[in-house]
Amino acid sequence: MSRLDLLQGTLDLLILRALSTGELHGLGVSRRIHQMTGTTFDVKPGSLFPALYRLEEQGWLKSHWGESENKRKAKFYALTASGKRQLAAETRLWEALSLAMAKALES
Amino acid sequence: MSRLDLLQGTLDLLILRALSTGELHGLGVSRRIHQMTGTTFDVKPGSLFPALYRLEEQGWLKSHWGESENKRKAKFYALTASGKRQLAAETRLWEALSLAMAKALES
DNA sequence: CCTCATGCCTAGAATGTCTAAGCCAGAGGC
DNA sequence: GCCTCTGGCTTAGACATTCTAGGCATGAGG
Repeated sequence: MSRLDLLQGTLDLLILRALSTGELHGLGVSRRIHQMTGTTFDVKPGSLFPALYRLEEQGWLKSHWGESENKRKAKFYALTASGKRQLAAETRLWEALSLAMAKALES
Repeated sequence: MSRLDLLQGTLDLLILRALSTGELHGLGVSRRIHQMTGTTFDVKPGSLFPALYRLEEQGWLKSHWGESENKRKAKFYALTASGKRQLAAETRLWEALSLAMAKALES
């Protein structure tokens, strides 16, 4: 009934981008997306974690267990080489789509 | 398996925008979207018509039967007053979302 | 006539995100 | 030492939106 919180298809891109400056654990990715987008987007755990698994299975992320700032067990994710390529590709795609939208909306 | 042709949530906006310069029949809306977006988006009938019904039920469009340029029976759609408001609202929303994405992607 | 393009319609599948719930472990109050 | 709170992760199921893939009817053109 109500509108989606973010545009479908952009979650992968946001996650890859969030990790492009260094590894983060799951909730850290979520916080970074929230911050990167000027608090516009708020990705919930139920959306985030399945997406992380998906991206890892695709070979775009690698993970290892470690310890968070608060001494909690946490799973850290980082981009792989192929993940970096994917980030570049999805960025280009986003730019093409948003350019097309901009054309449609101009004056 | 493959990526969606357009970003989910943008179809309504595109349809409203296509009709903002005057009434069009169903397939005419599709062609205009294709043209407006620099041939980037191609909305198929199976996506388009259900969306038109939805928008009409919401009260954003009104329709009447008429004749196309080719003397075919065709259903023409036009924006209502509330449809124009909706177009403005969705446009603002899109701008907020794409601005947030731009922030996330910048440098 | 016969074929093709136009214009509309519909059912069902696929996709991606959200809601909502729950588990476990460490921190901090008392 | 308990009890609660928070951080971090996990999962199942619902939901909205678009796509795929058909189909029907009618007019134009050979």
